[in-house]
Parts: sequence; structure tokens; C-alpha cells
Amino acid sequence: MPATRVTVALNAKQSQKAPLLVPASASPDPSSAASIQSLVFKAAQSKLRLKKPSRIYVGGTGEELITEADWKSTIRRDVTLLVSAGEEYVGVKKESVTPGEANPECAVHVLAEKAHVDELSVTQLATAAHTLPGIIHAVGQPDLHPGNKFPIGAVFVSRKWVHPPLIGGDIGCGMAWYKTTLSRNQVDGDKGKRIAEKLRGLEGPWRTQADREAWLQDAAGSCSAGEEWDQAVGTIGAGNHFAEIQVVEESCTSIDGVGPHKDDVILLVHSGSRGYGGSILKKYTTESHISFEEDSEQMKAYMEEHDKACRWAKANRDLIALRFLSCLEPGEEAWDLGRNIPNSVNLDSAISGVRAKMLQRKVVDIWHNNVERVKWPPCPPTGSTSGAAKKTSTGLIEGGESFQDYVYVHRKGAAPTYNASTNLPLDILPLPGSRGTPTLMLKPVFSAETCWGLKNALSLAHGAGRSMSRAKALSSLSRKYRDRNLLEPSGAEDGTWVVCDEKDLVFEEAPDAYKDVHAVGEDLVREGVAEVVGWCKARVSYKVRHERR
DNA sequence: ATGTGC
Repeated sequence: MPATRVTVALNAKQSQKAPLLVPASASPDPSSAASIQSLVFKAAQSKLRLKKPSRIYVGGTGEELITEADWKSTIRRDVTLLVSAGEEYVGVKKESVTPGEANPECAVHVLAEKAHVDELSVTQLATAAHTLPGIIHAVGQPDLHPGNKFPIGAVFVSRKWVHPPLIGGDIGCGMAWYKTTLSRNQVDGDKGKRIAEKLRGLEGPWRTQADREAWLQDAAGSCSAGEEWDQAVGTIGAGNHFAEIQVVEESCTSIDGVGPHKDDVILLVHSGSRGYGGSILKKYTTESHISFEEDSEQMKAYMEEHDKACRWAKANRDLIALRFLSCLEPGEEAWDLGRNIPNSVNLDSAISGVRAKMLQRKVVDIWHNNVERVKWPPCPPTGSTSGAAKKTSTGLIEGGESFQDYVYVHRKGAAPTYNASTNLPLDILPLPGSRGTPTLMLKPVFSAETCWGLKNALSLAHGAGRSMSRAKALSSLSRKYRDRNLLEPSGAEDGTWVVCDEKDLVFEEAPDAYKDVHAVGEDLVREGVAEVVGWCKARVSYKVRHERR
């Protein structure tokens, strides 16, 4: 059981102190029966012999702990809590440890009605919005669910400040969709099993470091992170990451004939920056230093590495897709580069050839863990169907209105509604259910009712969202499905073949551990931020395979 | 989510 070690001391005589372990089960809510506050009071009574403890201050700052939010933002390792019998704080009050201005009035909205939202995640959303400096708008998408400290399925818009922990360690994580040349009848029914069998050689490092560095060369230069992290490029990773072969069941995306059409077989890749992004978060932040002021050297350095990790993650998804395509379309020589066999041709020209080919296959690629500098408030895009859109001539979300200024949009498990490099609205993006359940095809909606994307902070849900913690899913679902093989379609239905050699993941990522993707989609539609333009059936879902290398 | 953290 994780516990936090704090020090309890007498406010009136601060040399008198005692350590206290606060179990993770203790509640920050002072009105709760198992509150941290009551633990501190009890410790003061029994260990420090303070008869009537009544107030608690934070050592060093003198901030009094009153609300649940106070407790939440304070309880960390080695904090000293000063217990008072009613008297004022003894010492010089300092400014809060977080410099800059928090915005206790910050607007917080959760775009969910149908999808169930855990109260803890709403508390996490509001606490972060109200206590971190510079936040001007916080949005919980319908897939909102609790994270370790900050929620997932959340968007935080800030002025002048960047908060790396709000986007987490998997910087650049996102999803990309690729068309394949497979036909529905090659993957439907029991054929899914044969397709799953073909998916091999996808684990472990791809080729040599020299090859990986060549792959990590993009239009902006190199995004190589050094051999220790680059080794993981082209690998899916753990947790909720996956690659899935899907059949388009319905599609009404007739935009320039692009978007996937009915009966197309497409590949969805969900992965991020593996260990690299986490190393960046760790390098720049500590438990008490999580906020960076705009234009500070640290902020600039973080942003530079953040942007590099985003490019790395994107290159990772492309390489994963290449490796999958080499299994799925063995006749296509260009994909041979995806295999771990020695180069038979010039590497650089092979890579540029493959890139061009893959670009034709790519439907969309988005980051859902990142921070972006954008103009705010949003402007109507010209692609919009409303007449109001005619006013802008730029065609961009950002526009060039004089009343706009720049903000930072932090996304943690939230997809953007526009293409980050062109600022044009996206035509289509995936809303995957959990393993094997349908993936909805979303089209972002921009309208006056949503203030052109302000309401949803220019973002949409990135998936179904957990409804059960990993621990809960593991214990309850492993019992529930004790006698069932979750890796094969159940019964006669056209279900999904799952490749997952990690036993715990089978349960942690089971559909039951997630919200219903249709409820999430319905919420987005009701809120007026997206329309559902089709859906895909998962045929083969690849998580991880333990194979002899 | 992670070449994780005691």
C-alpha cells in the first residue's frame, strides 16, 4: 500500500514533532470519516499531547488547510503540518509554493451525461484548474476518468503558463489510421485468426541504430533521442496501447472521396513516445515544481524537447504501421523495410520511398497528449457550414482577429479537432472503444453554439475512457471470466481476435473495464461538438506477443 | 505508461 510520509508538529512549539504515514486510502475530504485531517488530529493528540487540535497549517508557508482542495494540493512527501489549538500560524507567512496566479474562478465543464464520470476525476479536473497558475478554461471530455493526480480525458487552457504534468509522461501519444489493401473477405469471420497469426516479428528493436536514426529524420530535422530510447521506436508499448485491424462497417465521409469507405480494411495504431517522453517529464519537473512561466529558459527548453518527443511518437506510429503492413501485405516490396532483415538497397532512398507510400495510406494522425500554443478564443473556420464562417478569409481555426491572444492548450487523453500543422478542421478522427468494441468515426463540428470550439477547448474524447481502475478490472474481471477465453470471438458473432500474451493486460484492458463508446459518442453529439460519420468493427487487436527472438 | 521504484 503506498503511503505518504509527512511530519506533524505543534504550531506553538514547532520543535515538537512526529512522523506520520498517511495511507493512500485516507481521504483529502475533511468531512470524510477517514479524512487525512482526522489522522493528523489524532497524531497530534496521541504523539504530541495536544488536547484540542482545531486548525492545521502548512509549515513554511502558513497556509491553513480547510477545504478538500487545500488538502489535495498539500499532501506530499515530507510536508510539515502544524497543528494549532486555535491560535494563528506561528511564523512568517510566505507566498504559496506555486508562484503566479491561480484562478479559483476558472470555468470547469464536463461534457458528459450519458457516459459515467467518476467523481474523483471531476475533483481532479477542478482542483488543477483552480490551483495551477494561469488556467483559464478546463474541459472534461465524456471519457474523463481519474488519473494518478490529474485526470485523463481532460483539456486545460492556460495563459502565460505551461504545466507539463497536465499532459503526463507519454508526450506525443496519439492515434493514426492507415488504409490497407486487404479486403473485408480476407479478414472477416475466422480469417481474423489467420491474420492474427501473420502478425509476427513486431516486438523488440527495429533494425540498427543507424537505421532508426534515418527513420527519425523528418522535415524538421532529426528527432532521435539517442540509442537508449530509440531502441523502442516501432514498438507499441504497454497499457492501453494497441494496433488494430478494422473493417469499415458504415461511412458517410464523402469529403473529396478521402476518408475510409465502407468495407475498407484499415489499421489503427495507438502509441506514444515510449520511455523518451517520460524521461523529459522527469528531467524538468519535480513534485513541487510543475509549472513553467512563459518565456522562461526552462519552459523553452521543455517545449523544445516536448515538440521533439511529439515528432518521435509520430515516427513511432508510422514505423509500427510499416511493420504491420509488412506482415499484412507481404507482396508489397516497399514494406520489406519494416522487417528486421539487412538492407539490400540504399537505406535513405528506401525510407523516402516508403514515406511517400505511407503518406498515401494515412487517413489521419493526431496527438492526444501534448501542449499546443494556439490563438484564443477560436475563430470560425471557413470549412464550416454556417454563414458566419464567410467572415474569415484565412480558412484557419486561429484566424487573425485582434481580440485574440495566445494560450496553451494542454491535452491529456483528448484529441484535437483540427490539423495541428495546417490549423484546418479535421475531417475524420477515431474514437476507439476498448479492445474489440467498435471504433466510431468522428467529425468535429464547429458552430456558434460551441463558440467555434471554445466549449470543448478545440478537443474531443480520445477513446471510451476507463470505467474501472486497472486494479479493480484485474481482480473482478479475472474472476468473472475465469472460464472464458477473452482472446477469441465469443459465440457465433463476428468478434475480435486478440493477440495479448500479457495475462494481466487481458483483464485490465477488457471492454468491461471501459465506458461504452456509444455513450461517449452520444455525449459529444449532444454537446454539439462532433458528429458520428461511421463506425468500424475490430477484427484483430494486437497488444503484445511474447515470441522467441 | 514506464529500461518504473523501494
